[in-house]
This record gives sequence, structure tokens and C-alpha cells, in this order.
Amino acid sequence: MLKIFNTLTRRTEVFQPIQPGQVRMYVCGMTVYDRCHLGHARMLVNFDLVFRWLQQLGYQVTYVRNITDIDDKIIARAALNQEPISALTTRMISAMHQDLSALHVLPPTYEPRATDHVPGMITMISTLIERQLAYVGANGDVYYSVHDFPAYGKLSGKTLEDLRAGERISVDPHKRDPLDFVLWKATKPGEPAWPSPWGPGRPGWHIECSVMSEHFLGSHFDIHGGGHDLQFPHHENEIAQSEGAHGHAFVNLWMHNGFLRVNDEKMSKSLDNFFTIDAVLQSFDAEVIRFFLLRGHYRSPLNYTDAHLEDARQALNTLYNALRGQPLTAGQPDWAQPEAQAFRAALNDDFNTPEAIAVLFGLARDIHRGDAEKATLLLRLAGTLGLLERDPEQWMQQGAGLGRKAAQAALGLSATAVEQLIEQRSQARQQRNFAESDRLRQVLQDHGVVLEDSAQGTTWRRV
RNA sequence: GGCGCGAUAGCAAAGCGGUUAUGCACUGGAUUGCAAAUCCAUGUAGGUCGGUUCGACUCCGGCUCGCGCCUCCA
Repeated sequence: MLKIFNTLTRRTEVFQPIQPGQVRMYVCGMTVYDRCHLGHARMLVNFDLVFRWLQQLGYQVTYVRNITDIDDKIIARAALNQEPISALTTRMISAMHQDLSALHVLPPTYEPRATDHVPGMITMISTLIERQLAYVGANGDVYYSVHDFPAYGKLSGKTLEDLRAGERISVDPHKRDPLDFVLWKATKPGEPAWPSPWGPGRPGWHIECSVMSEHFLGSHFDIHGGGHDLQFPHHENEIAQSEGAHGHAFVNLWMHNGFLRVNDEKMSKSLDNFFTIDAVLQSFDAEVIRFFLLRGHYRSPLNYTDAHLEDARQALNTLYNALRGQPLTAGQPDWAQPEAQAFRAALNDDFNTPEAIAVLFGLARDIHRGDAEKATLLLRLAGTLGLLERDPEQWMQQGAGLGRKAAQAALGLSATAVEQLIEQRSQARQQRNFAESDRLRQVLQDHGVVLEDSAQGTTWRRV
């Protein structure tokens, strides 16, 4: 029985899909004007886990994660780079897909782009105007009239009065209410524009998610997710748009992941304290990042430091070590096993990945104690989290979780050169020439290669 | 100012009204020619002040500190 915390009710609820056996889920994805940073990685990995686990539970999941490829920042960045918008967004989307693939984030069912859905947005805006929930300002912008949607604030737990009290928005004279938000922006010179009943312009940010979610999932679906910062105003505005246009409930369950932090502050572009996924990949393997992210609960804040990633790397290596030399076959875990049941119970409890991972370490200990049978279970349970999917021996030899730069620095010697030196050393050892043996060990050590002698022979790993 | 979240051992991070979370690091032992990996042993954590209770890290309240949203943000 899966339980999920619902932001809308602020409670953990038993998950009940609208259509039995099927789940429709929408997650707000990236605005593609720059590389993804670790905060984005957290969101992407967390919802990837939700996607995987729902499927594991037997649901047929339709997962939509959008790409925002038109907005102020994209226009500004393209202008700064003196390149066409499409060149910028195409490049960033391709970079994002590389990052995602490295992190073993599965592709969603659909990955729509805002610019492909402008006609749908125009239709919805027209409906909102007809329903008198939106109006055209004197400047040609179209605004949503927050005052006319009584439920406004239900997701964020705010009232219009609360919001006005904390107002720090510079008042737009074209708005009837300072809290009204823009649905359609009239064109400005040099900006891309689409024709519309209100003249050429482009969509506001929030409308794309209302339109694309309806297009792929219908006007009422199960789960909508995103980072905590989207709870207000973005998701609040989506509700106002979709429920305003359709006249019925929009989303049953809202999920929001906690922030990734740097020095106890949210990692974000505006604070300029972000680390891109690609940059961290220089120092650590993507799986270390994924494991680090999953070691915290998705709703809790998580601090990023290199030391924490190193901690995660060591821990992950403990797991990989348990798998070395074991006969491994992929497949479904045997859910009848007690460890599998504990694992399943943890994930069913609002995706408690830290507890699920603790089960994995219990299995690793059992394997090391001699219970080799459990290796398959460890492999398969970890697989449901998108972890331990590499060949253990190769994992060790390719840097044991170190990133591109670190692994390269340690490289120096090819695998065959390493094997040759190991063979030389083995001969020395057979002759009980330990001085030579230790010299060769040191040579390899200096090249970042650690040897491990056992009754079955010598294995090695990098750093 | 309004609304909300959090405070767990050296570090990281969960569950739980009374029984070992887990990981990393550290220390001792085992194993090893030496190592590495691994195993065993070792930690009387729960911001602070009160309350409820036979019993609270776990429930309630005050305080302190930190963070987030209220403007673009995953």
C-alpha cells in the first residue's frame, strides 16, 4: 500500500489512482537556457524514482515532463550569446539529455516543449476570458484575475490578504489586482511572437503546464510534481488556470521535493551558488551523485559538499564490493524475501529511500559474511532504484566512483599494463621475493591502482 | 511583516511513546608475507525550557537558532 505526502492536504495519504491500474503524472521540468545543476538533478532523480516505483508496483504510468523553451531568460541568454533562440535551446536540451542519461534517469513517456503547444495555450486563454477569469490589459497583455477564482491559494496555504500583506511586487498599472499574473505577453521588438486574438505575443510561463498536462493526461489526473519553489506561484497558478478553464478538479496529489543546498542555502541560479551536473561529473561518477541524492528523503533539505559526495562514494563502494565475484543476473527481485519486504515497505512509505538503502547495506553485510545467495537480491533491489547497474569489477577498475578528471589523473597505466605488472608481481611472490613484490605494489599504487590479493588471485581497482 | 518547514551522535541521515536504524570517519581485534577488501568489537545522539505519561528523541506548548515561499527559480 503506497502512501504519499500530498502538499494539497499537507498529509500523507494512501495513493489511489483515478483509473485503477493507471497513473498519470506530470512534472515541471527544465527551462533550457543553461546547464542543469545539482538542484535540478535532485528533482529529476527524485521523480525518476517515483516513476520507477509506480511501475514496479504494477501501474501503467504515463509520465510527462515538460521543457520550457520560451521565456524571458532564454530570450535574454540568446541575445547575450548573439545566437538564435532555437540554437541555444537545442544545445541545452541535448546537454540535459546527456546529464540525465549519465544519472540513469529514465526518459519520461512524453517530453513536450512549450513552443509546440502555443495554439492550445491560446485556446485555454480564450476560455478563461470567456469565463471572465481573465482580461486584456491596456498594454495588450492578458492577465488572470486572481480575485475571480475563489480557491486561489489552496495549494500554498495563502490567502489573497496574506499575499498582499507581503507584497514586494512592483505594481503593474495594467493589472486590476497586483496579484494577477500574465497569461499572454504582447510582443516587444526583437522578441519571438505568435499570432493571437490579442495581437502578436508569447505565452506567460504558467499556462504551458496547464495546456500540456491536459493534452497528454486530460484535465484531471493523479500526480503533479516539481521543486518546492514551484508550489507558489507556479503551481497555484496552474490550478487557477486549469480548474478555472475546466470547472472541475485538476490534480489529486501534489508532490514537491526539498532543495539541494550549499552552505545551508538553496542552490540556485540567482544566488550564483550552483554546481552543474557536468562540473561535478569531473570529480565523481554520476552514480555517486544519484546515490548521494537518494540517501536523503526527497522532502528534506540536502546539503551539497564534496565531502558528502566522497562519503557517498565510499558507501557505494561497500555495496559494489559485496557484488564482486558473485554470479549476477538481472530480473525481478524475489519479493517474498524478508529484506525485499522491508525494502518495499520503506519505499511505500512516501518513498523513504534512506531506509530502503539501509536494507541494501544489511544484504551487503550478509553477503560478506558468506551468504552469497543474497547477491542477486541486492543487485535487483538496488536496480529498482537505478543503482548498482554497472559491472562491479569494471566499476572498481574504472575509478570506483571517481569522476572523469579524477579517474584520468589516476589512470596513467592501461588495464593491460596493470595486468602485466600484476603478473610480474605474482611471480615474485611465488618466489617469496617480497621486496620485489612490494616494489611493484608501490609502482601500481603510485599510478592510483590498489591491489587486492585473495585465494582466487589478485584483483585491482583504481584509487 | 505574513505563511510554512526544520533542529538526531565527529560527519551524513531514518524509523520509532518503552527493544541495535543505516552509512562514512575513528579506535581495538581477526584475516594478510605486507596490504587492500571483509568480518568482529566499541558510540549511554536527539537545540533549550516546561507539560502530558508508569515511561518521550518520538505527543503538546514556550523560547532560541537555521531554512524556505511571499519576485524569476527544480
